[in-house]
Amino acid sequence: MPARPRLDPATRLALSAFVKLRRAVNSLTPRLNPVLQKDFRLTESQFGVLEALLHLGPMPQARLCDKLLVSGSNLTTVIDNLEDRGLVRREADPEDRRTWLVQLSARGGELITRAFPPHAARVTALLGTLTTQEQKQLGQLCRKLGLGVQQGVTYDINH
Amino acid sequence: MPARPRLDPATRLALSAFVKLRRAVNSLTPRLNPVLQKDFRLTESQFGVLEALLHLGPMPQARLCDKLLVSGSNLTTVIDNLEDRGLVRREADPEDRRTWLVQLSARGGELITRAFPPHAARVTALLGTLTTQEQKQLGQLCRKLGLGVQQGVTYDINH
DNA sequence: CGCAATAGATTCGACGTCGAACAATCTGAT
DNA sequence: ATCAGATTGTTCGACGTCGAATCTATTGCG
Repeated sequence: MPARPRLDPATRLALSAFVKLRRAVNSLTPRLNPVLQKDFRLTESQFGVLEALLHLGPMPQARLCDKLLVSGSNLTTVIDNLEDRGLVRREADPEDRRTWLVQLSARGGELITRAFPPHAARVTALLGTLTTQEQKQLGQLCRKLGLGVQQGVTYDINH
Repeated sequence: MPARPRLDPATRLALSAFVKLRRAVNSLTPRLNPVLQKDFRLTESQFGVLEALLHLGPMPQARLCDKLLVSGSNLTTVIDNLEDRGLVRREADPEDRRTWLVQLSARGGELITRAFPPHAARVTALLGTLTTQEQKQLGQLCRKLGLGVQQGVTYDINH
């Protein structure tokens, strides 16, 4: 006998939006990641790192963590795997000896330059479910949500 | 020298929305999952399974795959871990001997009943960044996107 | 200067996640 | 009734992901 918890409308609405957000992502990624894997042997995370390096240039891992919103230990292993495949290099940073400057190798640059356009086209096709106006709205809402979450809501929910 | 690929406006818009969608999720989860872990020793996936069982009753793993949009092999390991902790049971299905009916144990039911309300409250607090109207919009857009993606866009993007 | 606090990165262990290959069962067409 | 094909679940290997602990380097304070 399934339980039906009584929830106030605000909670019900927030939960509903949250679940749909997760489901949207969980619907999109299996359409994108296997292709990335088959065509370029890249995982989504590896693609994200290479793309950031392509578009923003070399940077220390800490900056990549900020960009990609993942933990440092995670990034270490992703970059290890990219380095093993020779797609990325860790160069010493003369400014700060704690840090590595992660940068694309020639092969890495070539690969991400080749992988990016078809991936972008796939994303565009999938987002095509929404109208231009809806995509704009979705972006705005997600941006507001992400920024709001990052910068605050620091009060303890357990009063 | 960072590369700046020339993208048509439609692609630019779709990519932007997609990136913001991912970032929103990546902003939310580190606010939620560690708490779930600390307070109840539950991962997000384990929580998802228990919640589905609580609200929908016992079901075979294939149905859980549909609900949670994850792969079968993944679900096997998540349920293995839940079963090891005695939170869930696999019962034989008299109707179909290929299948297990996954159901909450007494301990599992007690745990998820206890874990759900504070988690829902946290989600509500985080979503509070958006107004009621915005949460409704976000939910609608994500729903449309998720459904559209699942049911179609089957044409081959490579011409 | 000198030292405590901080920050960047790695290691380790646990779990999540997937796809491929496999075994068992069920289904449907003949 | 039979058998090819589909469905359910498991196993395996690879990678992603995190938090805690640890190491080194930097920063900031007295």
